[in-house]
Amino acid sequence: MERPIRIKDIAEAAGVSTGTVDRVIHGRGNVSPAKRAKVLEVMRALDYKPNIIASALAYNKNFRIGVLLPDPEIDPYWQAPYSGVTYALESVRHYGVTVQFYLFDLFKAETFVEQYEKLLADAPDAILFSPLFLKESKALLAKSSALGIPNVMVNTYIENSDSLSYIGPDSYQSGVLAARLLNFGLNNHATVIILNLAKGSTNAQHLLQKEQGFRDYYANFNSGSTTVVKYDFEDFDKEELMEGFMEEIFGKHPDLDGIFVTNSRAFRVVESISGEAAKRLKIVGFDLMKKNLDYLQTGEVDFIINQNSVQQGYWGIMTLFNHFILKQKVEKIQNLPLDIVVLENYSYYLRKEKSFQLAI
Amino acid sequence: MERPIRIKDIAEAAGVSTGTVDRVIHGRGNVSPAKRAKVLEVMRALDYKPNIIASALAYNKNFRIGVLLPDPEIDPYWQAPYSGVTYALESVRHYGVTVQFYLFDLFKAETFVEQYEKLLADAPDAILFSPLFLKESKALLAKSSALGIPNVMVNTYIENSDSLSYIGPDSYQSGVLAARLLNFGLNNHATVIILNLAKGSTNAQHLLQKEQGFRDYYANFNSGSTTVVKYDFEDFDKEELMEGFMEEIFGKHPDLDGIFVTNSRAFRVVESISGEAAKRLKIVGFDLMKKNLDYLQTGEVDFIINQNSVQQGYWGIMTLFNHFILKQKVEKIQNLPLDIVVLENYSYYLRKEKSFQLAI
DNA sequence: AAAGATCTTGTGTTCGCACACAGTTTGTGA
DNA sequence: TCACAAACTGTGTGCGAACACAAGATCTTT
Repeated sequence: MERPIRIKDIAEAAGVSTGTVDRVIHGRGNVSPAKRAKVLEVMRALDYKPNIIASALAYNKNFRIGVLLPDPEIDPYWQAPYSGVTYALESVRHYGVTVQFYLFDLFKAETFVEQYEKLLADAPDAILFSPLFLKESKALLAKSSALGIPNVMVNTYIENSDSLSYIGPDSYQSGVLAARLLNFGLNNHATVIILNLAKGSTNAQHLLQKEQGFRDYYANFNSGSTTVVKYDFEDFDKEELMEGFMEEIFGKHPDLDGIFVTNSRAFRVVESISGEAAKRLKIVGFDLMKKNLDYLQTGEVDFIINQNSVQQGYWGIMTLFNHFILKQKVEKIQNLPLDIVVLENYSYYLRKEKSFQLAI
Repeated sequence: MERPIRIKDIAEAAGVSTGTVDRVIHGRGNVSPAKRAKVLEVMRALDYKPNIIASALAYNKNFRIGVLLPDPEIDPYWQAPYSGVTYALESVRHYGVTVQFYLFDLFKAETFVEQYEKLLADAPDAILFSPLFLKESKALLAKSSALGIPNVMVNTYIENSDSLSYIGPDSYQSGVLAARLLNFGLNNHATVIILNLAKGSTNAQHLLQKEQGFRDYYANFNSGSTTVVKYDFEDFDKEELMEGFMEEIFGKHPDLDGIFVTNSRAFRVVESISGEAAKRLKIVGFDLMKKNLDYLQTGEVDFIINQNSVQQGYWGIMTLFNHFILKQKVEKIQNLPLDIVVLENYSYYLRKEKSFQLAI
């Protein structure tokens, strides 16, 4: 239970001053090769591990992160990543990390541009954003790259970007998993639909990947005996239109067995059809929205895949922190767990989202 | 982006010295009511939040935790909580937290006693342990209580203890979940068995709770049309005996449909029966042991419920840290998530276990 | 060999807070 | 009114590391 080794201990053991040890540790140069070697040797011999507490206190610099996300007021899904950012901030603000939010309307690409212009004008040290609009996001990536501002992406992935990291689900795999779950208890020769309830302007790439994963599951495991049809519908937020659309679906597929809703809006499907229909159908959707959980409890939704969207925000900030403050290596792709949520275990996931460890 | 408020700022604003502010913050007394009120008012007005970094550095005290767990060499399951403890330690050692391990043989109650005697003799500041032996654990609880040493329990719950916290699964609920999973794809009038592969000496209470949860699921949702039978078998580690036992089971239940293995030893079942039998049967077990995952991939095991046993160790240490160093309130019961693990999502959980956030 | 440039090294201050200690004020009793 | 205790308050030091600065050592150049 001996005391941890300090810089001072190394300095004494190596017969130099703490300043020299410091220069060796940080590679600041201006140290004679002989002393440098001696210090390194002593460091290894004593197994020196820096006290990050003291280090952080002395470091005493600011690190400003610009966060570009959809406004949670407009789409409740985005409350989750937003909360994750604020949780993370709670942990790292003592290290001088600050966050400035720039919220846009996820249904309007032009607000995305407006907000990133503001963000860039404020010249933050790093950017966390969700590339919901493909073209505009590439423009942002190019500009921030030119300005030398590093970034992390959450929720939606863009290939070949020079981002420090992507934090979010593996969309393809989430589609495979959804197919597996939907397929439980369905007989052969079933009919299932893939339902994209999204507006056209959004970056639809991850929806396509989900679809591909879903189809591939059936191709690989179910050898084509199941009919899979895809539909897109934009007016999911208009009650009557949505009901009409679902009626149309039932008309076209009287033998429908299951629905895979590719985003957090499974509850909209349940709201637009009768309770009996919902219970007969197998419905699989994403994310722990309040309404989704309500319908999980009534048995109208069968499975929810939790994409851990709170953690997107949390790990987004933490990744920047780990990289720039703690100088740790970070993974370029951080796929978050895909939790299978049913009636019997949903409460744990609700709780988990609120109990992050504070990284003091 | 203004600088955070420091004690010094409060002192200046309140017209007192930093010492007085310090006394108010820590309730050390010896402060006139007037100044005390003034300081509190200023603190609230400026929304003071202490810099825990600096606080931790200055606090500079040791906190020794005695950890009493089964030897991972004897049963591989226990590698997980053990790792969790060392991960947590990595995070909190800078705060002067140290850990001393006391490992016992989970098949021998007397080694549990030996080790806790040693532990108590070393007079740690707190204890983390797993109450695998009921009687002996109650004795330990009584002694540590008498000595005024606080404790947290992991993995197995003992009711009415004065422990600071329990961290582990809700055994009853894990049984319910297991039944739900096993019941997927099984027809009515199925036969399933509950299989306890454990030695008699161990605290079997949580196995009973799992059994109860399992039975209750069938009672509530399946209205009795499924036959549920329970078996205990102690010699699971002896190859021939185990094979003989499984043959006996098949003899008694030629129409067997599913097996619920109540602990981490589902792989022992698969190893003791033919591959075809394993694929035909639905098998549900616990924990991400290497061999369980192998059989998940071959389709011989159908579902694994992840009890997050690494996190038991992690949160065990963190709970003590939060309570005694950070002076935070902690929950008396912390039930860890019950993750449903299938082929399509197991990799995330393996990864998760290795990516704890360092709580600097 | 002297002057200057360059490289090397040690010392001292700072970060925000905890706590010891000394100093000041107020209260009490004779 | 004085002595002394008790209650209060301010100052100073240390936690371990980061970094600025100055001083010392070595090397060039003429």
